[in-house]
Amino acid sequence: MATIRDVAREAGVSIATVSRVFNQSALVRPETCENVREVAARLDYWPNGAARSLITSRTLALGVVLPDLHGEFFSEVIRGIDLAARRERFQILLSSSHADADALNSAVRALRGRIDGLLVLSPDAGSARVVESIASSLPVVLIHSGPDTLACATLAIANHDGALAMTRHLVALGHRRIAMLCGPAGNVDAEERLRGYRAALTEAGLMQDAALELAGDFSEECGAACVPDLLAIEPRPTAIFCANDAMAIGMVTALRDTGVRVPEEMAVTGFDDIAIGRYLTPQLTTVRADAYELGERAVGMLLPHAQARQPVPAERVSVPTRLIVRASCGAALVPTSDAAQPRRHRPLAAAARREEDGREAAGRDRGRVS
Amino acid sequence: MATIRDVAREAGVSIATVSRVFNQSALVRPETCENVREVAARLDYWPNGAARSLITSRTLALGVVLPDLHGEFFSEVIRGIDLAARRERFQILLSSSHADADALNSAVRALRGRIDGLLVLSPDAGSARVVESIASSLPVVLIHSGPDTLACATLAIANHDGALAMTRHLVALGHRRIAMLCGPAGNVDAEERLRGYRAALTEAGLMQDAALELAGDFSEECGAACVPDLLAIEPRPTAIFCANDAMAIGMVTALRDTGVRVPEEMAVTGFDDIAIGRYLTPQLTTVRADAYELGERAVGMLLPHAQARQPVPAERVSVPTRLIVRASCGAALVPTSDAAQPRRHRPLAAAARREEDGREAAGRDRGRVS
DNA sequence: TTGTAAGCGTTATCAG
DNA sequence: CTGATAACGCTTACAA
Repeated sequence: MATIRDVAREAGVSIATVSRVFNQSALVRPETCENVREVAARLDYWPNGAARSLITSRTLALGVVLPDLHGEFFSEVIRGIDLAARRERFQILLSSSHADADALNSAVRALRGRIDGLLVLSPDAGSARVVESIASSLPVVLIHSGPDTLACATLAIANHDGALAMTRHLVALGHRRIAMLCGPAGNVDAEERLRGYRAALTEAGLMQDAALELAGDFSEECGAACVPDLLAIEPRPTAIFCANDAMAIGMVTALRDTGVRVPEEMAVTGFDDIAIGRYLTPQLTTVRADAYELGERAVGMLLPHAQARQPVPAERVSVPTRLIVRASCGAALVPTSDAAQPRRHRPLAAAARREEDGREAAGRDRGRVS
Repeated sequence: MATIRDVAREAGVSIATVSRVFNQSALVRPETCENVREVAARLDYWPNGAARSLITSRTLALGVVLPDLHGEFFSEVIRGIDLAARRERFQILLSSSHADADALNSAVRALRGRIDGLLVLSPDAGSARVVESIASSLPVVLIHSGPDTLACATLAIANHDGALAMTRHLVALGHRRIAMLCGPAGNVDAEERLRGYRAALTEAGLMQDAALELAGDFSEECGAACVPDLLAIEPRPTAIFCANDAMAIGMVTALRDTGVRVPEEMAVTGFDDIAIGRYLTPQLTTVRADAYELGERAVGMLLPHAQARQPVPAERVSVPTRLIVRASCGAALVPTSDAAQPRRHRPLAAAARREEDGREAAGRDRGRVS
């Protein structure tokens, strides 16, 4: 692999001149520049990124740490991150599957010197603390939806508001026995959704009933598996709000297999608005958390500070959610509802994200904390 | 940010000793080691990756260049790559959205010195040539399904065989007028699928008819948009094989809206086996190209050579496909078919990939070239 | 067991 | 405009 020295020697100039040519420095005579470029091309020379970033202490790279690359939600987040970073000529150093805070910690450390800024997607509280401790030495944005005020820049999904809006919607459709299929314990998104559900029940004057809250783990399998438990609740609920779409999909499929009609006998709703929901029969009513936008905005928060090599101010920004009313909640059965939708063709993802119907969720909070 | 020198000074040792501590070198006295670690922790020191890789010329990172991060197929490939790389403690430097060969070229150059090896997903022939030219100076594996023999390690999807198997299947179901919705021009995957389709028709003694080949672009929108063209073909086809699932999904939806029954009046099949196909009504018959496995195997091909800093031998490996028979082809209507499947619950992705029914496609080619 | 010193391939700061 | 030369933060002979 040719180095700057090889090019300099071959072109009969100093390494400084070669460096200038590759840094668009205007102080090089056109002929010299031309000559250097020619030699460089011939020798297949390209500046070494590691050496460059060692001296400039700029890497033009952003680290992204997330618990899992699995599922449509995360992959959309990554896509948003990548595209936003690319616009500013930044690259993405990916680091997924960090189960616990320790793993996260060492993953982050391994990125030292290779990145100008860091994005962490953390669904648990422990990891959030680790990130807090890094924030002073590296520009960091945390994508984390816990209710707690953290001493670092945080981008949160408005889980509570989304769940609130969804549950209100079910109440408005006349449901009085509304169950919830919860997400994994310790997952802050799941916890916030549960809080929103409870708040809506309280608001509607409905009794809180622990029997209505089923344990889940965000997997489709579990959505299917808990159907017997759901049907065994006395008196039987008429609606269930699942903490994510994957579980809702498993549940709809299993309910159908059991012979329970959705939404007539059991309204089922989800959270996330993954693409499959639109192809389910009946189409899934859900809450959209725009994953692409989440990634995009996280980069927007991080990048200016990464470029300036300054800590990101501790601020909490909330990404609003939208209630997406389709058929699985039974809204189409209620003649007065304005939420029923004509069945028309929908593109798979990108375009759909932008133009989809559905109403704004109650809360468009975008507050500052700390 | 603390450097190795700060730690050395504070701990009262030389920088070499600090370095040894962080490189598991056994030649450090336990007490010294302990002391250094303590100081390092206090100063929040961690070795700088750029400096480290400058001297060792090892980065423990793999570059991944792909045309687009969009869609389930690519995101699954990435997941396969990430997990396989992680096992060997390698990180992933992502670089997506490279429309043309030039963009690819500069993207790759920007990675010089930051990666030990490169994975390129290229659906067009021009990019493949660029990669060929890099292969001598950097370990590279190209994920590319063109029929051409390239002077670099190539991992290909058995598109031709998959399409052949699908078309044979339609022929076996009794169809004689089988249309094809093609992919974008210049896309080698699309072209290979078209070749496979034609080969099967010829084999079955059916006439080649240009009118049966509709132009498409892999988008769901186009699958929907070309329905009028499909229905206008005289005599009307009884089956259509779409070059990917997204188009097939758009088409099924649009056909239903038009009042054409699928599969009774028009059998529709796809290629890729994306998750949504399983939730479509009727469920989509398709060809599985295991994206996760593709990524995983690409890393398997690349990593040993990346670690040894040696070129990857020019070899062509083909990843077999499988025919996945569901309802949209009408197989369930044919009593004698053994391909009809009971409707049972299917997990969303990971687990499903492993256990799914369906028969092996004809060709399990895994050949060497050059 | 530890220290000294020579790079790794750049960019940046000076002189010329 | 161009050329020496000193960093950047680290690993690794070689010496002690």
